[in-house]
Amino acid sequence: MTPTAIDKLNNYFSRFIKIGEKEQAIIASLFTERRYLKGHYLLQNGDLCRKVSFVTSGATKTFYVDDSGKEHIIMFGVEDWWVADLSSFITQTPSDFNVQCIERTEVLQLSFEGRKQLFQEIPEMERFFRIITEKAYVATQKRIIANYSKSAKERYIEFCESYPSIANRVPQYMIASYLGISKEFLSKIRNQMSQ
Amino acid sequence: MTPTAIDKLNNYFSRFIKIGEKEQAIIASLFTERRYLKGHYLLQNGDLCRKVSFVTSGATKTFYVDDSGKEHIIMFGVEDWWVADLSSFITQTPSDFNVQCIERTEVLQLSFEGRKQLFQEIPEMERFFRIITEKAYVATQKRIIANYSKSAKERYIEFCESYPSIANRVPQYMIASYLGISKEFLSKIRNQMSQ
DNA sequence: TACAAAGGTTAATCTAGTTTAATATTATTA
DNA sequence: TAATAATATTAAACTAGATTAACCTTTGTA
Repeated sequence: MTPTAIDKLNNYFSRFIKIGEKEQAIIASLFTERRYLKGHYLLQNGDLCRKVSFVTSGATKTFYVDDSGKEHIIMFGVEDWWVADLSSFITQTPSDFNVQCIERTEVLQLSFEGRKQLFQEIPEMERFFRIITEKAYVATQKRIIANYSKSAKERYIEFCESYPSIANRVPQYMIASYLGISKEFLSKIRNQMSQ
Repeated sequence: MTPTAIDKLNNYFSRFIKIGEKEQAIIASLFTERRYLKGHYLLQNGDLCRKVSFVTSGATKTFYVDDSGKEHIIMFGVEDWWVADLSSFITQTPSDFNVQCIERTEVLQLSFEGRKQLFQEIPEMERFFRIITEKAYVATQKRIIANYSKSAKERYIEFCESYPSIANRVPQYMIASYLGISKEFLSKIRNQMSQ
């Protein structure tokens, strides 16, 4: 039997925390399942980010549109990833980011109030969210270093090695945007690599 | 009477958490005061990052040395900032970063075990550290966007506006390194701005 | 089966920022 | 007060990557 969305979330949590019947019930009561079609938005800039989404299937891109109208992809979200504009979520101010589905996507959503309640009812969740945030912070810091100290080609190779499942799944022009280079230049790099 | 290092830490915490006599005693027992001279290291790459440091006076730079020997400044640390290589600290693996004092610096240090104990004895601290990590994560994400969507000049102006106290305190070649540009190009930008 | 639409490539031209190297300026300390 | 070390500037030559624009390939669907 294929696991349901909520099964996937429980499995995910139980890799880090003891999830018994009581915890399962709390989780089930606080998360809401939602499905989106390809192209649909979980969040559009200007909106308040009212919930964090745990992706159970599909794929999303989180991007920023700059003053000249150009898209900059901040991150991809696939199975077992959390997506949100954390800045908007924690301060409850309008979002600068967009989160759009690049495939048909299924998520479980937790509201701002829901998360508070989750921390109250399962205190280890507070610790758990601290830890995943620390990890996200470290990953972001590594990305800044890579941007400063490596060439576009090196970053592309690293990306393909670190996230093969994403590299093989999303169009190249999106990878270029994530890497901070033009799609033409990525094409050149790939051509060069295949020689 | 000028405040001691531990007074500064208590003041800092009490902007977010209720700090009574009991909490003060716990904090005092877990943090250790340390002073460093200009040029001295709080952490050198290859070391294990065994503690996080709260800066009570002075200034530090956290930097990465790339394969070609070039320094890349990740962040500065001044009064009321936390400095560490969080990646090394949380995983207890050797650090890729260096933390060096660019002025005579005074810090209060909390060990890995000490932090665990702090979370146990003052549960709100768990929440507090989650929140500051979320903020740090958001700031780092903003920096990635700025790198991708703004020119060096715009980033320099933003830096000076966001951190005037740092901009007026550290040498320009360090600001250039933080911005990811050469010191010569920063000099050109400044010249251009003064016209 | 054909034809849009989406994604990918190529090549010429251009530019933001680097590198190198020489020269100024400003602190620091003997 | 001179001398050294640290910091900052200038300018010329160079390069990684952007931009533009044309064209090619793949995929989905009428």
